[in-house]
This record gives sequence, C-alpha cells and structure tokens, in this order.
Amino acid sequence: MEQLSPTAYVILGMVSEEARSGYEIKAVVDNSTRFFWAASYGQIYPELKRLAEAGLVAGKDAPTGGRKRTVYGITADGEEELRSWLRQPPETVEMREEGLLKVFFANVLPPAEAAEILRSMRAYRLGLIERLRAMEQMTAEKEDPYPLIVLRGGLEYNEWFADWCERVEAQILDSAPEKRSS
Amino acid sequence: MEQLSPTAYVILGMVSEEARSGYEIKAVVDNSTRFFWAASYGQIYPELKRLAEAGLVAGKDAPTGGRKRTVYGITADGEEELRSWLRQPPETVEMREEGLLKVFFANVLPPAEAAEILRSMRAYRLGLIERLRAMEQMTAEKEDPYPLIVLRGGLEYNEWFADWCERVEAQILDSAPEKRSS
DNA sequence: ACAGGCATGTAAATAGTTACATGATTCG
DNA sequence: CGAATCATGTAACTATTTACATGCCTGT
Repeated sequence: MEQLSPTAYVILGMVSEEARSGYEIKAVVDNSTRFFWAASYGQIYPELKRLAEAGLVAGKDAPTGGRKRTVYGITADGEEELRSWLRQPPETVEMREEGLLKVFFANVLPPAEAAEILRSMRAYRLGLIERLRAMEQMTAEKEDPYPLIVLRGGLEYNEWFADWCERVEAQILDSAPEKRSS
Repeated sequence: MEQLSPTAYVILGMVSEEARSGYEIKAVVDNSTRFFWAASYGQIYPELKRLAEAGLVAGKDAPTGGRKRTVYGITADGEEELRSWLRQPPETVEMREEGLLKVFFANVLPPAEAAEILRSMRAYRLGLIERLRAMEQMTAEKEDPYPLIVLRGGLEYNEWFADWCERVEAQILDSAPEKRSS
C-alpha cells in the first residue's frame, strides 16, 4: 500500500471521532480545518472509496428517513494508521498569500496605493476573525480540547496578522513624502 | 487574453526590477517570496514564454561568457498589467499546515506524544527564523523597502508561531493527569 | 579531469478546485 | 409547490512539483 496523502488523514481523523458521511465530512472540515487544510467533494468521495478498499475505513448504509446515505467509520487498521501518522513530524507546510506578494512588489505603486493593499488584507483578516469567533462557542462545548486549541491559535494568528497590516500601513504612510501646506 | 495566474505576476514582478533569466528568477524567488509564494522551473520557463507571447515581457540574448542565456525584461504593457494587478484586492489566501492538522486530531494520542507534535513544529519555525535572519542583511541593503517589510513580517509571524507552539506544549503537559509521588 | 554551478527545458505525476449532474427530502 | 438542504459522485480543468535530460562553463 502506497502511503496516504495528508488529505486522506483529514478524512481518517474526521471519521475517527464518529462515523460520518462524505457530505458531513465536508461540512465539518469547512467549519474547522479549512483554514489550514481544505478539502472538496472532488477529494473526499474518491478518497473515502480508496480508504475503504484499503480497509482503513468501513462504510455502512445509514439512511436518514428514506434518503440513501453511507456513513464511514474508522477500522482498527485505520486507527493504527492515524496514530502512526500523528507520531511522524509534520512535513507539508505551505502558504500562498497573494497579499504579501503584492506588498512585496508594491514599490511600483505610489505609497497611498501600497497602503490600500494593507487595508484590504486587514479587512480580510478581520472578517476571518469574526467567523472564527462565531465557531468558538460550538467548539468549546466538545470534550476534545484540541480543536479549540487550534481554533484559538487561528484567532491569535489572524489578530497578529491584522495588527501587522495596520502597523505596516501606518509605516508606509508615515514615510511617504508628504505635501506640506507651507 | 485570458487573465494571468498569480504565479505569472511573481515573474512579472521579478523582471520589473531588472531583466532576469529564468534561472535567476528561480534563485531570487527561493530567497524571498518562497515562504508565501513558491515557483518551480516547471512553472517559470513555460510562463516566461507565455508572457513573452502576450507581449508583457521581452527576452533578449545575454550570454555570460560563451554560455547561452536569455534575460527577460518587462515591457510597457507588462508594467501596466502589473500595476493593475497590484490595485486589485488580493484573492488567493491558502495555507496547508500539516502540523495544525495533527494537533487538531491529537486527542487519539497520550498528552506526552501530542506535546511532541508541538515540539517538532516549534523546531521547524525556529529553523525558518534563522534562515530569514540570514536573508535580512542582504534585503536591507536594497533601496526598495517592501521586500524588507515583508521579510520582517515573516520573521514576526514565525516568532509568534514558535511562541504559540511553546505555550500550547506547556498547556498540554500541564493539564495532563500527573503521577503524584504522595 | 571533475565537481559544482549556470542554464533551459519537458514529461509525468500529483493535488486540488470547479462545475455539473442527479435525485431525494424537508420545511415553509 | 418551490426553495433549500441533504447526498453522492464525476469530468474537466488548473496548478504545481518532481524528476529527469542536456550541456556549457569555471575553479580546483
């Protein structure tokens, strides 16, 4: 068996708590890990099949009312695989932040327009903070403490980022040659 | 002309400062933007061709000694395109951080092993900080202030992250049920 | 002579998103 | 009845990395 992709482990982790359908996994991911690891249907459904073939998860019919539905639970092998992955040092660390790229090249713009990039970035981070705060209550209710730890880390990160944007914006405007009235 | 990918703008930005070869672009990216926007040869060379066809960059032979070499410079159209991109609010914001994923699912591990994840993550960030610091001198020498602003932002970010790891590690070990001698 | 860096490029694989198709069920 | 949500899936596309191939030049 070739080794699994990190996205496979998201799914494995998500079904380890309780049996879930592909649809539910997507919903949970969108309300938790998506800020540092997203997953789309295009990944989830094929991956669930692969994991089932590998014997790491097991699907069973669990219709809601008359609506067809398959939930997947983790198997003993799957749990072992999950635990062994958790014990390896993390590898994938990636970031693609178009805003920083724009700041990097901002020298071709006048300072006022460069500052505008920072304002956009800050507004985006403030929006994220609101969404994360809305998720905080729900997450705090579970007995598993780790999702809350991560969520609060996300909040701190975005607060730092928003603050950085504010400081850099001020710095750009401060050092810009100003028009004097005298 | 279909719109360019953000990676195309990295290249456009990189040749806007001075004419550069694909090889040089890769080297500069690896020493600057790669922490928030990477680019590989597999992207750079084909993209340079596309940009040249679109008239946004222009290549010219610039052999070093007898060694064949093509450097690309930005055209007037290219500068216009770059500036107009810089004026749009940033769109792409992505993060894939396997460490946070592992912390998120750490409940299936005993606290001591969960703490180990944080130690790995912190060590990684400390390593990054060293590399960024090594780049700081060189970056500070240029007259364009923006790369230095971004680099220092990266330093602050990684320092925050390393500190967060330390705090969370302590928190996990603190709240773990301890063996008492009495 | 040979190692290492300069230089250009491509093929294949991997990863991931988007958009679409389909259909059932629930709620107002 | 119609809209929203539940539910599963796939095809096409886009993006990106990795690995390889090629060859020249420079310094030891």
